[in-house]
Amino acid sequence: MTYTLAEEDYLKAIYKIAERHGTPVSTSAISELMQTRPASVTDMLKKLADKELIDYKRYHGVSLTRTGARQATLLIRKHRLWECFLVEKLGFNWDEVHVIAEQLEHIQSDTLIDRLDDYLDNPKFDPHGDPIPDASGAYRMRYQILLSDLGLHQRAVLVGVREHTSSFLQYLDQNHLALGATLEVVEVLPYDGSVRLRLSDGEPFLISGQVARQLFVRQITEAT
Amino acid sequence: MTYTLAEEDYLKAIYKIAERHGTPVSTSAISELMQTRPASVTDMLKKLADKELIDYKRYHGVSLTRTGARQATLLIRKHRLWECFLVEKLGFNWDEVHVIAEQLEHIQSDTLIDRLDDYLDNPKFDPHGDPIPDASGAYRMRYQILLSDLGLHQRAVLVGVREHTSSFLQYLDQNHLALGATLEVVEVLPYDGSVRLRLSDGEPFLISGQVARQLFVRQITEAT
DNA sequence: GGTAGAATTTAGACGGGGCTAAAGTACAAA
DNA sequence: TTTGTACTTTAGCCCCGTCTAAATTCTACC
Ligand SMILES: [Mn+2]
Ligand SMILES: [Mn+2]
Ligand SMILES: [Mn+2]
Ligand SMILES: [Mn+2]
Repeated sequence: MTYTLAEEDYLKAIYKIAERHGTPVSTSAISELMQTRPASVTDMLKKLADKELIDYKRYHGVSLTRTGARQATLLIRKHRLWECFLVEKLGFNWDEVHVIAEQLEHIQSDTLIDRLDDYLDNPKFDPHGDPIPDASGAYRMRYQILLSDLGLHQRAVLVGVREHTSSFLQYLDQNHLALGATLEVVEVLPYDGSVRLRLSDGEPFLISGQVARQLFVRQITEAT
Repeated sequence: MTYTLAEEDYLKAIYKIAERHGTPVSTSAISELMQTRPASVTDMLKKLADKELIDYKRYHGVSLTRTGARQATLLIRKHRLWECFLVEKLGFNWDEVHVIAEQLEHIQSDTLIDRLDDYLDNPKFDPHGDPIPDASGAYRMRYQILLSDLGLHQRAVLVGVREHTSSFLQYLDQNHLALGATLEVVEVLPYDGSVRLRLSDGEPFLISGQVARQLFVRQITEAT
């Protein structure tokens, strides 16, 4: 029941694609996310199918089996817990932790991850606002809508990001857009979906529709 | 300047053998420590020599180059810092940490290890009493002699272990032999080198010569 | 100085994970 | 219903790190 680093990363990739775009997951989608050639993906899919971690029909994409999905969520659990550790304990910025956690997630030790979880006080969300599965693989989705779907004058709290690239996160930092920040939609430009925002006690500023579609928020229902 | 997991482990093995038995280091010694076949060692030695990490003459063993030694000490630094983290922060016992650190030591990130070092308050010794090299690879040897070389009625502090196996460390735990413990030699049995010890406010008990030769102590010079 | 036995290296193989080039399949559009 | 094109798989190759079996070299002892 122990898998190689490559197998784990493929399972995680399939999981993430399925989560976002549904099932079945195509060879080319995996290829793009993993930065490998489609032929390499096909090779790996055969191996994962042999181990019954995925259901695979030639030319028709794949989906994770129960075992495969469980393995993927455990890897995600480890990834996100390590990210918490790096930010909370070692003082890393949220744009620096992904690449390191990409390595740390493969450390094999159940005890280690459980103790890390306790050490961090069993966090429910990682530094990017993503939910952390518990030891059984279960997690609850965060309530969220896209910032781009907010109406004029609505207020909301930033709870997550869709993009995880360093450059995007650094852009958010520069605009003081941190998780937990309260914001209000001051203006919506219909042509390109740009949105003018105001943070608590700050000057309004503009973000592109492109950016607005990468931000998850929880709407604040006004106390009547 | 980035090396594979296998290369790193070989460099570390060569370093450790050289430290204990001097140079040159034989293929069979590496083979035994690494739990691989001699033929595999020879293969790797060629690769390491090509990368100028070792000096290698066929049939005559190897020694580390300056670069190779530096790489080895950096790996040891990482290994020992992670061991500190596991014991100090996550509450692992000293007999559980080696196998996990064996994986963690290969995580590639200079920033990570420097921050970990700071987070742990720049420890100078790991949970087994072994010195931790600084970021430049330098460390100072602990002052030590073998417990088996102590004379009758001499007092000393336990500062290190030569064996790092779980079973040995657990044996020490059972006899309350922890690092920092003060002990006195109550009796030496010349036939097999067994030693009767007394810990501070404890009953005397016997350890074999075999065990006595695995323990490093710092002698206490009586205040006159 | 010659030689047996131990240590070491070479030869050839394999599984894991990647690649390119070529061939096969699916599907939408004509 | 046929066909063009995009997607996917196959075929064949490579590098890494390991192995076994066979050949080579060293060395200690006669
Ligand atoms: Mn990974
Ligand atoms: Mn994250
Ligand atoms: Mn290791
Ligand atoms: Mn140690």
